Amino acid sequence: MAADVTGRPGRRPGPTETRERILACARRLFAEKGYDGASLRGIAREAGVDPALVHHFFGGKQGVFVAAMRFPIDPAAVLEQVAHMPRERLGEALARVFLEVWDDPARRAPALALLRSAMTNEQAATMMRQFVSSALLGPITERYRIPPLRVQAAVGQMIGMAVLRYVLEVEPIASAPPQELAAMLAPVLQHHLDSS
Amino acid sequence: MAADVTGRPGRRPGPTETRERILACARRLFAEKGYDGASLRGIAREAGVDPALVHHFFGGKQGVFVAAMRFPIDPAAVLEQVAHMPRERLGEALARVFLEVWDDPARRAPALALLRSAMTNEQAATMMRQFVSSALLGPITERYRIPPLRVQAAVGQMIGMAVLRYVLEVEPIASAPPQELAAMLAPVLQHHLDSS
DNA sequence: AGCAGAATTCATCATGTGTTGAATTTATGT
DNA sequence: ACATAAATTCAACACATGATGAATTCTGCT
Repeated sequence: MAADVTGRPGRRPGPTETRERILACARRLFAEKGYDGASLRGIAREAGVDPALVHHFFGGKQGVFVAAMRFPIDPAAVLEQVAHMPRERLGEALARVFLEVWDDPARRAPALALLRSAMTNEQAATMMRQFVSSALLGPITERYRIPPLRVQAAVGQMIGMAVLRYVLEVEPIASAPPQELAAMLAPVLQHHLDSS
Repeated sequence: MAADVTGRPGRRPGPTETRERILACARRLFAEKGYDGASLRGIAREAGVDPALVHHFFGGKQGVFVAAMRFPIDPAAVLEQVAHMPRERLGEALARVFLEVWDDPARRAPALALLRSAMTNEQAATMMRQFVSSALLGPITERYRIPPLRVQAAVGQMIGMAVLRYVLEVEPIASAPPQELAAMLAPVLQHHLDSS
């Protein structure tokens, strides 16, 4: 992953993919250590680049974070799969989408980064609150007329599973096959969303 | 909360409660910012004390953390309330204990600190894994012969609720009355623990 | 009274952090 | 060919962190 062995300044020949490389490393480090734990310099080191370059491209650490976050989270596109579903299969659909996103490493990285960061960083927490509220709560709550508390209980079940499986990596849930988890998840989500 | 306005060194007259004061501040700060976010110096500042004192008492930052963690988590005593319950009321009992602990600020602090810290700090993660495994999974799994995966799904539901309610403080779940949450929680926990 | 030990502060070190401004090299548009 | 803009590194700053060793003041035991 390291690039310039040449220690001298100035632009490199050929087309430049450095920006993407930095973003990829940033996603990995933010996902591994959270916002506060990852450092600009660490990201630069991983990308084989001077820290000042990272700062120059994104205007600061926070800039790198937001740039790294808006990747494949498809805030609306994901919910599209859920939105036009008969209400009695909502649980099933949610469980499937949840596991689909979290089991794809590329889409898991930003999600993990946000989850980890939101626990200790106020700005990341605000981002996550907004995501929960406007990408999950909002649509479901108004399309299906389900009380917010119920929806949040369902969201909580998913978050907790993400914590155990992807953050703490506790066994056996960390290695369980996705279908098995979906089978456990679906009825519970459905139950939460059902009760009047 | 500040103590010595006298800036001069040496032992203070009278009996000393400084150690406890430091621990209290440590619990608060670890709960607010997590292990990596809280600093030795910040704790010392809050306690109105020199950073070196904290180091002297607990032998380092990690020492402060473990000392702050082993407070009122009663690893076994809490589960006592659950352990001798008929299996069909396990969900109810778990939900009650969960909300009881998390709604008492004194007992919530260490729990919150561990939850927040475990997301980015490997040692805290290990602590939390051990707590989940040996204080929740172990007892329930072998006393009631419930598959670990099921128990973890139930634990996940509780963790997720803690995240939404106490870390992110999303409304309306952050302000919902405990009984309402217990009423939503109990049947779901029971369901997880029921299915063969 | 005296003395070991505990409590407490001070000054300091090495390290890591985000940020900034200037310098240098290449690419691109005219 | 030339000029502007972009990419890239370097050097440095101001600051915070955890840790350490020495110095000072008090308590408690004998």
